[in-house]
Amino acid sequence: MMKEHMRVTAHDVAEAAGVSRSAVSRAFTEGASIAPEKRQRILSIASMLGYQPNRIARGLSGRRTGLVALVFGRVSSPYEAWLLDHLSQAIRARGKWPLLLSAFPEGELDGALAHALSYQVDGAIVAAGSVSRTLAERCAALGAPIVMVGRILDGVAVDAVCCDNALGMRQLVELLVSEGRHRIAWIGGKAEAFSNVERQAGLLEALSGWGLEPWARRVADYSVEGGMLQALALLTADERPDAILCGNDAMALGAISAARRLGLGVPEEIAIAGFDDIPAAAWEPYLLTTVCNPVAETAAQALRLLEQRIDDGARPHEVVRLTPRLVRRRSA
Amino acid sequence: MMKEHMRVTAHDVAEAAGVSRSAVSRAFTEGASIAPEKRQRILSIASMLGYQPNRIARGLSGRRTGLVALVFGRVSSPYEAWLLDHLSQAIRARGKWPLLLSAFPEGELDGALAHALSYQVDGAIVAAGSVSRTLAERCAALGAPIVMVGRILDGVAVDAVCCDNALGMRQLVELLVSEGRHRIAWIGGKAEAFSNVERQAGLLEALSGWGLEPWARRVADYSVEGGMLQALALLTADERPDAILCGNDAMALGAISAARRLGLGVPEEIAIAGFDDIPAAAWEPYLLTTVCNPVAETAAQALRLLEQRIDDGARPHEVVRLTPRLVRRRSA
DNA sequence: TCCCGTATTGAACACGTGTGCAATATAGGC
DNA sequence: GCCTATATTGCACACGTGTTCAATACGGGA
Repeated sequence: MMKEHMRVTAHDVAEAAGVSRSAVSRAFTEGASIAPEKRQRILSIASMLGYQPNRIARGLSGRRTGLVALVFGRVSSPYEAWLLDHLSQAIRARGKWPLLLSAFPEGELDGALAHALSYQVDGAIVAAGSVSRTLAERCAALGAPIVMVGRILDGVAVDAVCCDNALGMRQLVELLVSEGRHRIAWIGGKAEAFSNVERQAGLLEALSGWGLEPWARRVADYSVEGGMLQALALLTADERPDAILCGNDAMALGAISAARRLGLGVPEEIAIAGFDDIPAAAWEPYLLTTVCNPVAETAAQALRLLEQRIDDGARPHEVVRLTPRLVRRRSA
Repeated sequence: MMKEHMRVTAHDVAEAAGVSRSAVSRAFTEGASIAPEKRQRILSIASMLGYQPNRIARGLSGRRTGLVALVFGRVSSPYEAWLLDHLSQAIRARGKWPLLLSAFPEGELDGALAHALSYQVDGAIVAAGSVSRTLAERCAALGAPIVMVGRILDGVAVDAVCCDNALGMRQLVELLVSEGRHRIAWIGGKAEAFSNVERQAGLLEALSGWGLEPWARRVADYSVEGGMLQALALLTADERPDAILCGNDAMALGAISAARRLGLGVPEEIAIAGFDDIPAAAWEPYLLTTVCNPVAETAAQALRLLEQRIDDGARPHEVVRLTPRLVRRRSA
């Protein structure tokens, strides 16, 4: 191939500049011992030749590749896409590159992450709700810098950042109850998903604080379609709830559609609320009342934790709990 | 750090198995010359030790890293997220890994792609609508395997896959006109965006085929919010259009919201159509009539072109035009 | 038993860079 | 002008792998 023939290496630059190859390397290394004017000359000649240090080789020699693995289950759902956007932006802002791991069957995840470590990533940010405990422990044991987002594993020594799901649910329940809603139904997500576990627990606790119990409980898959189907079932039952709380916004959007399809007024006849505050929640036909999952701050904190962990692998593990904010719109 | 201390290399495996390091390398190389039973023994010892070839080192020595750069402008918008999902899935299915480049100011893109090439990616799939012609030419000249998605640059020798935007617009116009709509307004995107250029040109051509001209032309930014604002302006003007064609689905969703806000019936008083068929287009409150941009096939074709280009850098360049499919829902 | 062709093997080199160490240049103080 | 502390520099090695090439083992036919 032509490619390798045209590739310009540090050696070429050194020759052109009449210096040693080490000098070229040092010119590109922040804080290395080299005369300022010589560095300038080398840099200018390098850019003239179109030279750029080969990060692969650099990663082999030094111990840093500048790669950060982003472990996602799926990217297409609104919340994940949103989070991914912020994370990749944050990573780029720190001069690193995101290596994306996504879209594989859940079971394959463990193997995939191990595989990714063979790329010598400096660290990984895991946003997949379904990483196995075993994998997390293995990583922790391996000493690989890892930050979990939206998930906390008790007893596993891992940094994590996660919004206070229980607090969010408490705010929602308080809002609904204070408006006189007492027949509150719940549409949750998959039982294994951590966010769902915490949100459901928060819901139950908050309700019992008012001496209430869920009017009904149903399970969907965090999708719009799933939310709609379960809401249809709830709203056509003999005893209708007067409010539906959903485990995430997507299902809540589906629930609103279900109510409309049945000719029920939202929020007059049925109040509906979600969780996350994805962009679509603010769209005119929905105006969903929800709880804002602070994505930007989540990304920032995750990256901060990761960098601190990379710098000092022995520091005590930290769990950051972000405060969600109630967003009142029309649906409740 | 502990990490490097614990790292197990081919050398360790060779020692444990009582063979040369070359043998270990060959055991992990498909089709290399090695006795079958020896390979099995090495592989089993390797997995026992938790060894895995270091892809970074492998990329340095061989010429393949197994990395494919995905160049995106932004990831958060629905269509991009959707495409990204399919692309990353397709890449993973081929045993490679996606390296994500996104979320930088447009101008920085050229530098970013050049930077990414320093990771020795085997190739890149560029989905950013706004890659400069200069950059594309530079890549082509550099011989780096590149496939452009959703964009075609005349005169630049690059593989590309792109849906037939003009055909899509023709189908939409035909549908609208055949239903008696003659006052068709257009909300386009940024003038530089390739998809917008083609779609707008297709619209004008199709309209003129019926002896028509756009009732009005406005520009937004491919966002829901932008679409709503421009639609509000259109629908409150003295002479109202009887149909609004939008450059993409997101703007069309905004337009539907605008019509609702003004109490106009969709499609009775105003027909609205978009382009792409993002998931949200099928949501109940919208039921947007649109044209389906075949994302899965786009991803598959892009990867096919990339792999062929990697295998043979000299083959003639290919441009794949995918056929969009009209999706009739309620809004038109 | 000997010879030759073939399947395996191991040693050595290449890939492009960072970095420790000793050597050198430079400047400053006397 | 000389000596010493310091700033630069270049050499050589390390990083972990793929791959070429000569050497070796093996097996079969004469």
